[in-house]
Amino acid sequence: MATIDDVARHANVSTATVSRTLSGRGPVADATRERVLAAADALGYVVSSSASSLASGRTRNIGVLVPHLDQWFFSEVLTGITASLQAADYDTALYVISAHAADPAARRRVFEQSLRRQRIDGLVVVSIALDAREIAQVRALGIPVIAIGGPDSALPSLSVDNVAVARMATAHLLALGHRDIAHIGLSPQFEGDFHIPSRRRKGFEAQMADAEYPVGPGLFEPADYTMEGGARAAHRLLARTDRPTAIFAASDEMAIGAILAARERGLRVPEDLSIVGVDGHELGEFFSLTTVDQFPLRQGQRAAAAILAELGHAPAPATTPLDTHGEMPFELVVRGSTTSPSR
Amino acid sequence: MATIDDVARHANVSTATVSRTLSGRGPVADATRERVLAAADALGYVVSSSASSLASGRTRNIGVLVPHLDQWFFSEVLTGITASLQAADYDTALYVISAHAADPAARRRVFEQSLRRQRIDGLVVVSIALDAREIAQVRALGIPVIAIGGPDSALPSLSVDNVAVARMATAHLLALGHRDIAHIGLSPQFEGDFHIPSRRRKGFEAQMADAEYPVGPGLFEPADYTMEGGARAAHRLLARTDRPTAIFAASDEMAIGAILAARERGLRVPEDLSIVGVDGHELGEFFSLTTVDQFPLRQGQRAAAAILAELGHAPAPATTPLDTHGEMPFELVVRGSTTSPSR
DNA sequence: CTGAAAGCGCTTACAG
DNA sequence: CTGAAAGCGCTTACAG
Repeated sequence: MATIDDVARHANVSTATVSRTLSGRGPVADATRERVLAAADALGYVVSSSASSLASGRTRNIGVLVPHLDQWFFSEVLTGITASLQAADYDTALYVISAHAADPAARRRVFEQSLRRQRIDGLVVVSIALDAREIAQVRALGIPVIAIGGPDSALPSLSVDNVAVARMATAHLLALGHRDIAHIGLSPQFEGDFHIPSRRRKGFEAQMADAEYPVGPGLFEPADYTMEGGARAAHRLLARTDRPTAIFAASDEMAIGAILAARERGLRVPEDLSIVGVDGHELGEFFSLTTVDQFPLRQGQRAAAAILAELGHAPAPATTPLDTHGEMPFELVVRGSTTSPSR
Repeated sequence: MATIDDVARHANVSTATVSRTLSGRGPVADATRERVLAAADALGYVVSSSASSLASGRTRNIGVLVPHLDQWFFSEVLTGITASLQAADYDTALYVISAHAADPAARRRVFEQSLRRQRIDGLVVVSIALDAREIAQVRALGIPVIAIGGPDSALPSLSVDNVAVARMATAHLLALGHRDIAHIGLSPQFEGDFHIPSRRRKGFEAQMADAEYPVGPGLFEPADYTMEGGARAAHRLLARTDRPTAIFAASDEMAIGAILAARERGLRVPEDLSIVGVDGHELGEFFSLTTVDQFPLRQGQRAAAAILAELGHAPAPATTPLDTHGEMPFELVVRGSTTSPSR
């Protein structure tokens, strides 16, 4: 591989000038620039990231912490992040960290070792509730950090207002005339690792209370955010003699599971059962699912943009200062899975 | 951040000794080791990756090239890769590269710039058909490379035998007595970027030919590997007056789409229509889908292990030498979506 | 605008 | 087993 010395020799300049030309930092005469560029091109020179990082303190690499890869929301957010980073010529370092309970040692190693190797210039934490010690460790990194899925995170964050999201979904069902509305949310056992689900549940209950239809007992069913889990939870709800006329599921995947469960029981959606989800899942249209879209791709892009802005790149989006909690847009998308109750 | 000098001073040794102790390369007296470890621990020292990489030529970072993140197979493979890498204390550099047609410039930049910055020690290419130039560029990197999804790749690869996979699925349907079997595969427009689908189609046709039931015209329907696409393709097939009694879909997601399409049309699965997929999708059980499981998680783990072995780590799995094409296991999982034809 | 030179923080022959 | 020292390939004040 050609080094900067090769290019310098080839172009008859010092390595300092090559560096200035290629990085765009510092003045270079036009004629010189041309020569350097030509030389670099001829030799197929690409700067060595470790040498550059060591000398400059910048890695052009951003870390991303995700809890899973196999849920649509995460893959979508991650896609948004990498796309934006790639466009800015930054690389992505992917860290999949397990839940606290699953493999504590592995999780600890990420915070104590991996992230501390000065391999990254910034960090995006996707939908993971860090504990106090982890937050301190992340802060001690001294790099820009943004969490997706706050805002009760102690870190700067970007998130939809999950209480408002849940209120919106619930209000939609209430406006249609539903009273017996059930909610499928996350099992409490996972609450330590994720804070979003409990906020959605809170919003649901608040909206119901506001409408003076307090949630009846047994109208919350825990699930694991999968289609299958959503289906199981829906089966439990629909087996009740006083089954609800509507279900608000905290994710589209669970909502789709609920649709399938209803069909399996011979119930028509939406005539016999209305269902709303949250996310804006790509399968939403296929299942004709009413949902609150939260544009996860854009969340990823915004998070990346915020980090890049903090690092001095790109037009700093004035709306996403890293010292506060950015609110992301969401939107009710009414499709065919909701209507007025028939009884 | 503490540097190696701090540790050396603290432990009263040279930086060389600290380096040897922490890297495990070279002899260190037990007493010395203890002191160094204690000092490193006390100072919270973690080696700087760029300094270490520059000096050693090793990055402890592996690149992964994927075409998408939003398909179950890819997220599963990627999960397997990162898990294995993390366990070996390696980081993952994620590169999502678009199809040739989508954004040629972005794709080119990955091969010409990103991958050439000496940021990675090895590379895993997941299910992407590289063109001749890209293969040359990847080879020129001079690092271990393995492709998942060969074996017609010009790179060392790891893959199930996709012809055999398709034969197995088809043979299962034939053995049940089906003759009118349709296949849902990939639209030819994507063939340049992926080679697996055409091999599955080939296997299907070969098996049918062997059984002397050559595939009828119109019994191939192209789709895009999504549930929705699978459903649309199935609708086209099932609208025919001489509709097939069985469908072999080249992926579980498409197969699930086909199941849903059949249900929508009032057809019972499997009584009126048998369906087989490929993958081993997590939703397979939920939909009671018969499939050929190809254990994508394991494929990812194996690919990572192969790279690590090449880099001198871990028990080199004798079965996956990087100079050849590793065959991965697959297995027919019979569930409730297949049975004998009723007519 | 350009270059000489120090320095980034490690690793690794080499010598002892 | 250990240390002194060169060197990895850049970047960046500093001086001119």
